[in-house]
Amino acid sequence: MTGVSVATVSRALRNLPYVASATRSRVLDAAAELQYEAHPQASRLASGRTWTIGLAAPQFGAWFPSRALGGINSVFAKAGYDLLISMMATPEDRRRFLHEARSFCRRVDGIVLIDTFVSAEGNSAGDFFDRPVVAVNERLEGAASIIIDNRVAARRAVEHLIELGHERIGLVVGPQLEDLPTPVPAQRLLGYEDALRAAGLPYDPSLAVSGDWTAAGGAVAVSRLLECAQPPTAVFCMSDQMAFGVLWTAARRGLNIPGDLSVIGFDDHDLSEAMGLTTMRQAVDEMGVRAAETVMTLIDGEPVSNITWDVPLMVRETTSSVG
Amino acid sequence: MTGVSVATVSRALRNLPYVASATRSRVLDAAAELQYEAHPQASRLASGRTWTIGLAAPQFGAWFPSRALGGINSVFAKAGYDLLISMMATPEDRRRFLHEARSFCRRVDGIVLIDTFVSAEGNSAGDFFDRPVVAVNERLEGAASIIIDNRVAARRAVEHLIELGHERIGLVVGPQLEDLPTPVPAQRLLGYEDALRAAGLPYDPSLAVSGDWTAAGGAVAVSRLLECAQPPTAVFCMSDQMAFGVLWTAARRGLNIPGDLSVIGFDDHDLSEAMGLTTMRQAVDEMGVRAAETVMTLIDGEPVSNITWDVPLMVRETTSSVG
DNA sequence: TCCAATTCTGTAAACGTTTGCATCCCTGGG
DNA sequence: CCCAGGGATGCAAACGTTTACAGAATTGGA
Repeated sequence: MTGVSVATVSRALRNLPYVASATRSRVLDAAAELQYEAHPQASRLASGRTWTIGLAAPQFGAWFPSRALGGINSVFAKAGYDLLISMMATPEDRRRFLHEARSFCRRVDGIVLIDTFVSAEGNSAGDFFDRPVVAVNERLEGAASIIIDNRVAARRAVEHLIELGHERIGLVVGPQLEDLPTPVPAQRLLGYEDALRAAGLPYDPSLAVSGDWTAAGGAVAVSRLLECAQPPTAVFCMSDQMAFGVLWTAARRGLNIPGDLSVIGFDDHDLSEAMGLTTMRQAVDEMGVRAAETVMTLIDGEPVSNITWDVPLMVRETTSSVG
Repeated sequence: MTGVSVATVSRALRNLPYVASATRSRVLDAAAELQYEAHPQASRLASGRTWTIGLAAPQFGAWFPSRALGGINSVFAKAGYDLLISMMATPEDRRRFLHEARSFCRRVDGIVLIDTFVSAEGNSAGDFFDRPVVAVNERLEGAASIIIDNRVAARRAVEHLIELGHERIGLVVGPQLEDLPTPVPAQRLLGYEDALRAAGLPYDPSLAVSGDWTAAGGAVAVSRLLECAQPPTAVFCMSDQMAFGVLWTAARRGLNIPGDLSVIGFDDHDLSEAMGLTTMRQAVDEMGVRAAETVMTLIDGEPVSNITWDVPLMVRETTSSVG
């Protein structure tokens, strides 16, 4: 002990005002020597701040959330926040999470939601959480939302194919997942239809097949499409994963990509650049960084605000003009 | 209040003995009605248990740790533990983590390390942590290790190719990463050499090229290999990601897979089944589950024990007999 | 009926900070 | 020389549990 009271130590260590600089450096030196650090549990109890952010997502194995986690973590690590993970792998997990949301709130200062379509279960973030909330990939009342415009982005993808002269354009659909009421597939479907309509092309339902959000599903889907009476000359896949299945299966069937079939995806998955896949880029890590920064501003009392992220077209080697 | 003291409430809520069953149910009912739950910070301070497990990995965007996270989380969620994430994306993050390890320990009851090659920096887990530690993918003194035998598994992969009659077998190497002293690539290289030696085949260094652990690197690597004077008839890739680059590039160059080139990977990545990739399967989620269970037994005072996980060969469609 | 053993319950002291308030000291202006 | 004002410090009361210990109630056996 430097002969000074605990109150002064506490103030010195946290850079609070009203402590003489001589005293402060004496305390700091002693702390360094003793390797002293405030006991986190005790300081949390006394101050009410947990210095922890809760992060919830359906699964961190998937590309989007695991990628976002990187950006989010980098921000919080710097800011001194701990990161508390909650994963809702099954519909039951999801119910449990929403049911215990209030208890979850007690151990965090703020919450980042990724791909958890809470808005389907309640009207606003306040129905579940009494902490600042940032929702990624979802528009949620009472929370700051960080989203992309799926409809516009999908339209842009299909327009790219149309600009290349394609007129029969297949669609590999990611289905509505069980118990996860995301509007994403519906939005992207609308964008596909928008593009066709604007170009005066007919909408042929037989050209839209499910790819199950997986590469395996994409493989099945492209087989179905190629067996059509009039097969498409180009395909828009609602995710890059499905596009990989499409690419690989088409190549194995002897098709030349993009000569015989143009393929465009959606995501800009880690592998997409290596595969030369033309795709719509979701800058997930940047969205994660922004989400993290936003939740910190909310904690500081700023009002909520929404951000729509841009989704640029990445033209690579799997699309070319028809014929 | 049910007219009973806080001590009794505490005991009733935690199912401790010495509380009359009538009292207990009265307390439980009241708690349910008031939606009462113990304040986590306070109970942590008083009991010294944090009910939190720390999970550290170089990056959760990569396939292995993000996958493992799923298994780990499922166990801890059930057991009532929170999951605290620490990510070491850069060498500097890594240094910081090890430097602040003691402070990290104070907020957790136990630690799971994934792919963090701590053993390169110290002799035992105790040099850094004063909590139970489970190390995945690393043998670490003082910690329970959950590993695979990389050398044996790599050997098995190459033997598969040899059994199919291949004699010129390329190797796509994952390099030593900067500042991450993993012995994995060296081990897998030894396994490759073991298999050749056992079969009496020569080791040709020009058949081993770096693939940078990425699909793009795999693409480059296979190009190099195919430009050899005597190109290989089969390739062993140290990771599936690199194998994807190999597959795609070979296919685009007009090679028939596996007719002209057999490819075997290592991991059993999510996409591998869809791509039909023959590979060595790392059952990552099961390893994660086991890691989580193990750290809980360590917390309960069981002694440390090591586990070596089996790596089965998954024969699919990218390997076939030569000629 | 009484006592010991046992089960239950309450009291109060931790746990290690943060923070409102009181006190003290110093400085500078009148 | 005195006093006001503010910077610097200390005191002590939270924060909301857990848990050792003591005392009360109950039980069973002699």
